[in-house]
Amino acid sequence: MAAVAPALTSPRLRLVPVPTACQACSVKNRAICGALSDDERDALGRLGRVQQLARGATLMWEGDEAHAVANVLEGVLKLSLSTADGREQILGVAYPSDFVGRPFGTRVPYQVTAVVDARVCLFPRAAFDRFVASHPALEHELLERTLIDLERAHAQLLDLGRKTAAERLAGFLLDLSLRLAQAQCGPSDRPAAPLDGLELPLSRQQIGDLLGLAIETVSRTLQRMKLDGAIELVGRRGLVIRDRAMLRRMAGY
Amino acid sequence: MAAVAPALTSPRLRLVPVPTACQACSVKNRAICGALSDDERDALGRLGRVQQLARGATLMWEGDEAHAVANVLEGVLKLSLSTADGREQILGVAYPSDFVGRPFGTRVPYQVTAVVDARVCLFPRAAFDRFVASHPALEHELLERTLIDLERAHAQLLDLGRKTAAERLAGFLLDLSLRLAQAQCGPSDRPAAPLDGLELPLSRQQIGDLLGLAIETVSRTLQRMKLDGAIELVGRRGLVIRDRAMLRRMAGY
DNA sequence: CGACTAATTGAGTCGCTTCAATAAGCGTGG
DNA sequence: CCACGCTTATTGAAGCGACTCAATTAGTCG
Repeated sequence: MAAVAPALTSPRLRLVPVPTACQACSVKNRAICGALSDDERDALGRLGRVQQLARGATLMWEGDEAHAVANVLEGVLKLSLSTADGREQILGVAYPSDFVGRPFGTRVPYQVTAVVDARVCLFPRAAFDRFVASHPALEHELLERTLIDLERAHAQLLDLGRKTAAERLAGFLLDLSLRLAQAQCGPSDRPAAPLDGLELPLSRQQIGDLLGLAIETVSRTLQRMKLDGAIELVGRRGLVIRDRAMLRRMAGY
Repeated sequence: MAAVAPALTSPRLRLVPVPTACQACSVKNRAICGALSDDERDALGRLGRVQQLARGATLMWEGDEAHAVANVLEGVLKLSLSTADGREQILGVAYPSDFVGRPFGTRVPYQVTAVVDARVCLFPRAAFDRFVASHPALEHELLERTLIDLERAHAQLLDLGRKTAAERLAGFLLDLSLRLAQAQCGPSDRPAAPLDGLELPLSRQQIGDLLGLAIETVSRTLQRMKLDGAIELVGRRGLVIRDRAMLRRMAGY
């Protein structure tokens, strides 16, 4: 049920110098920075540092003092909460250009862990909070994003509370193909069509932790979908959506 | 599983004239208005109207155009989402001083329904959005509240994804006693001690819809807690917490 | 190629749901 | 004020979806 805990101290957590310039940043238009002028964005950038995260490294722990917030530059992170006895629930998954952390709060509300090698742009929270206070456009952007995160959490509540394993998994795959397509479209702003061939960023165990299922249930349900002709499985991480309409039906849309 | 649908059109949805003055408002310090000066608050107040909601009346429907947002003045509302075939999940419960609705969005993301007779202070969304844009303190307050809502949603995700019926119910009761005490403390700002004797604002069915359980499971689990001496049940809506420590243990803290 | 990890598959169990019936609350009208 | 009737809650029995435990198989990386 709980994922195997990664090393108790973050493994291979490397610090990298400040970016030479935000101008070259691959997510400058899609991250919160997009709400700022070039000058403002560079000023914000001077507060931050780029940090490399190896797969499995934890960026922040639930309950820790909230020293930092971050933009995801590259890779995929999971946000999670656990019970005292180690059952884990993944709250959401952060892709490049997503913002993670808790501004204006003293405690980190969830654990943030890299599920594949990743790079983030890390800001000390105190300085970030001050910067936000003097830049209303940035605060507005944060609000918009938090509202969207809240809507995502709400959709997931419906999934976990009221949907079957097959419905949750079908919905997850459809959403994933959409999110991956968006993340892949490079520094530009235009959206992309949903992808059919995907590389799953999550292991079966992690998919289970996200959807509130046991790993065996995830595996069996995927096999079922494969037999039904809805998907194709390629190795551990590969997946092809063969019949999107069938998946939508399975998801209950 | 799904609650019996209330009348399709909101029953007895009465409109009441603008409040003579926000000064007399029972939640003026605890609602978002608390972030404003008296003058600003009155200006915001002139945009709104007070509206009475009978138990069961729906204030907004999921997917509707987002015409309005609101402060809860009195009573209790539920926010909910449903599957196409009628399974319902309650996303959260709004008490006096809580803010509901989706600013800066064209679609309402959830259904809002009064679970007991209620009064709300209703704002046209367009005017509200404009007002927020010119009052950074209010936007900051909205962000703070949205972040807290998100943390609540996250805690509920852990509940629904990974906890047993007894754990969810114990956690719900502890949280409820806290929230009711806060709501009860009147117009002042000071918090209150958690209450032991509660009047449940939700029916068994609604508790089930909130915790992702069948009504029978809610009933059986409450009876179990009563046998264990953790609680006492008084009629349909009355409940006394007899052993808070036991409840906390049951909740898995 | 071999060793380790992740995923699949099978069998059995359990917690919660479903279906069905009874009981308790509670508002209403006689 | 109490009896009636409707709604809501409780209780029981049976079923099932997902979980747990236990092998086995398939990927992946050195």
